[in-house]
Amino acid sequence: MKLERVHDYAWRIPKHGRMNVDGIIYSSERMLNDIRKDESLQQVINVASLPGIVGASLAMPDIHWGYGFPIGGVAAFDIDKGIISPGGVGYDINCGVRLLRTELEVRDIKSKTSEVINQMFRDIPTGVGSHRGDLRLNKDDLDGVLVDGAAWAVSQGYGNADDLDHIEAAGCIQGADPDCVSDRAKKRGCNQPGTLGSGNHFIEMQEVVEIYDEQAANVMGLFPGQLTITIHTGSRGLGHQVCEDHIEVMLKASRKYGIELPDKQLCCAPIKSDEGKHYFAAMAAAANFAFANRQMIMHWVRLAIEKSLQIGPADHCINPIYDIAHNIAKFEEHHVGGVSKRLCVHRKGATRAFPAKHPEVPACYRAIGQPVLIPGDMGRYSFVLVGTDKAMKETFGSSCHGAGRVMSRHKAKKACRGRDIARELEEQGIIVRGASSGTIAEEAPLAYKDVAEVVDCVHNAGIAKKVVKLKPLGVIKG
DNA sequence: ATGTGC
Repeated sequence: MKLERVHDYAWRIPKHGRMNVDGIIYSSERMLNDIRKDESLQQVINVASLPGIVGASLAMPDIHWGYGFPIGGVAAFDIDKGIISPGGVGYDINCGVRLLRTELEVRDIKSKTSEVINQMFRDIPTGVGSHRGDLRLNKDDLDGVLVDGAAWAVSQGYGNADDLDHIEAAGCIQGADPDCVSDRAKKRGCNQPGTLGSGNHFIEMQEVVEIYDEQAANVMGLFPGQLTITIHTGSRGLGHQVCEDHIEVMLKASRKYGIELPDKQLCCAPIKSDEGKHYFAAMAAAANFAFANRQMIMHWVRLAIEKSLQIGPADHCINPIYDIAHNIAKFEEHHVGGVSKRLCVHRKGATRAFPAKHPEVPACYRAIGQPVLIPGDMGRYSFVLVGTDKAMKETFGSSCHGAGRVMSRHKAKKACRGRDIARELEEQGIIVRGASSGTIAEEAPLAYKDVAEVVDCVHNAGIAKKVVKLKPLGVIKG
């Protein structure tokens, strides 16, 4: 694969063959070695061939192989000439991250970490197929989740209205239509709001260990030694079913509209076609389910901390900093060739990173830019960054989303055979509770790139700016 | 990621 150096942290695959635009990969030279190990660069090329793609087919340093589109990719499409594709969003629609700040200092609560983790593990269902035994939403309530997202959860007493000001799009994507979500998807979702799921999804207690940007940290209410909590999960079985249902529709639609696909997994439809509109309406509904899910999980996190540390009321001293999707397609205004255009931006394993002063950044962060939340693996670090003007100009206001795998789940499990990863982490002062020991092995730190290296790439490229580093204390895994 | 696999 021939890559032209743009600068130390960006590389170009020049437009050739059926590509409509260049491919641009944001990465250090060293990280390209990992990226070259799978087929993800070919996927960047494949995406560049899709009709109506604008600017470039973009990839972040945490890129790896995914369904059709690479994970860690960004692709923006012209509203009139472009397409929308379920593969450009992924199976876990609105997989995303919510960061909570507390008023607690880690040195005061460190000895109680396992009590807090155990309480959260009891109160929040975790693992494949997990559901809430105490909650089965009827049709009207589930429609409320799908249309109103986090606001529905608040209306039911899960958190308060202030929380909504600290969520991307206030926790509700406009244009969601429950009629575009199949009964099967609804059935899978009706008892899953407020559950964590499996894989790399987690809830983590963390300590603020390093501050890079004092002004931005102050605005976010972050200080050294502080306890923070990260919730990383998505739309569970409902979102998965929405993706599956619409891939089937899109396979037919691609043929119907005569779209030539280098890979069937890129199946898609014109944005303005019925199939395209229906997918967006269903995807938005699943995204709203995920916003409600994280809002409800936060509610039970607040209660678990209140109970285990005997503080309270928890909604006064534990509050969301921000909640952001990293698997989603959105309609956004961007400058293309000096003209403002409305585009459909697919971010799959990529985080929105809008700059200071942007109207879609909540008022409380307008001076510093939108918080960009980057979870790492459970043994190392997570990061908070802010979006930049450069991201707006170069990447449709996007940045990376996490560490990115270097090893398949299967390979990680094999590499961990004979080892007790939970115990090893405990020896490093990190308490781990998981629904299955298999998942803990699959999620072992060795299976991931070093998130610090990923974050340095986007920071040095200027498409996000480092604010703080967080170190894990305790984690719940699926 | 996922009532994990045809």
